[in-house]
Amino acid sequence: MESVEGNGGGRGNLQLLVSELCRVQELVRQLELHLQSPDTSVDMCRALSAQIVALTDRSIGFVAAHFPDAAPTPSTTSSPLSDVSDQPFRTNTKKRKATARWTSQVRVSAAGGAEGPGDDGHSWRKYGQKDILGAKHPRGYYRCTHRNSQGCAATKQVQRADEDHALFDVVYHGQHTCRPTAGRRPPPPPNQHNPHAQSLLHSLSAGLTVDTDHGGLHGAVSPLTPENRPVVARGQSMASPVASDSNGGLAMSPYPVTAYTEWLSDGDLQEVVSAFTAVSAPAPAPTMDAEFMPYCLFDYDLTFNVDAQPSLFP
DNA sequence: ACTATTTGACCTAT
DNA sequence: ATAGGTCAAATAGT
Repeated sequence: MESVEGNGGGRGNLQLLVSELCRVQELVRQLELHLQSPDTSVDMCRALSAQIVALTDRSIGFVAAHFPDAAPTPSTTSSPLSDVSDQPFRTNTKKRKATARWTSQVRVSAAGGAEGPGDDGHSWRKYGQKDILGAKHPRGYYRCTHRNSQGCAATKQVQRADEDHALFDVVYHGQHTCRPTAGRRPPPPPNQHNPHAQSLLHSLSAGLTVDTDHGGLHGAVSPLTPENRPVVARGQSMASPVASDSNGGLAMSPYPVTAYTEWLSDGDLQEVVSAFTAVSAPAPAPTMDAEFMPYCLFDYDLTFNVDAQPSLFP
């Protein structure tokens, strides 16, 4: 696999970096506009802020990877949204592991100090728990309830955050290939009441595009192979009322999360982008090569549920 | 009876 | 050798 290390193709990557920073700048401007709008929700601003953080994190990680000497000190890069304990997700300066994988992590809060992060639109069955070195709380391992009946390979890991008992880090692996059962509805799309928010999200998604020459990224999401195809993103989520389920009767749903994803192989890239392009408008922005783009993608399967909300981005 | 959870053992990658 | 991830028998809940 191609390594992200070194500064090969530096000029082209720098152009990409500049365009990315311009995008960040644009997002900041949009945030300012929305802050002045009376009908902009806090959630919207928070989501936008998280996106900005994710984009800047990606840029920082990119710089760190290509220009190690210029890597900023941690104190200059921390932010309320990115400054969490699980630093491995912050930048991608470490050597890639031999096993190509990407993961998707969201941070969710438990409503009312609940025992778990609550309903995310899918039914899960716990199959293990482990004490993690250096972590105060054990990590729970869940697989999709329909693993046997429908061969759904999706799994997730849930771990209570060290620094805040109300927060859970949830890492999703793979995507659901199962059909949701009646009565269990995926989380609603965010801010439907706010047209500004929708247009903004639209622009956000349209701004993140991928060079589809890297590995045939067209077509529908292909079924996952039996082996794990983890997904990593990071984000923040808030509780909101939604139908409870068997998971302790918790009542909450994900709120549009942020996300930056990193993937390490074209195969995984294909999986992510397939889901991504399913909701994205045709890409107007400059495309990014697979060496840079991978640091960030919205994980719409987690946040907006692609299958259930096909009309979110017409 | 069936399904979900718990938990120690086992497997695998580092 | 160790940590993380999964299996599967035992147990609990409906």
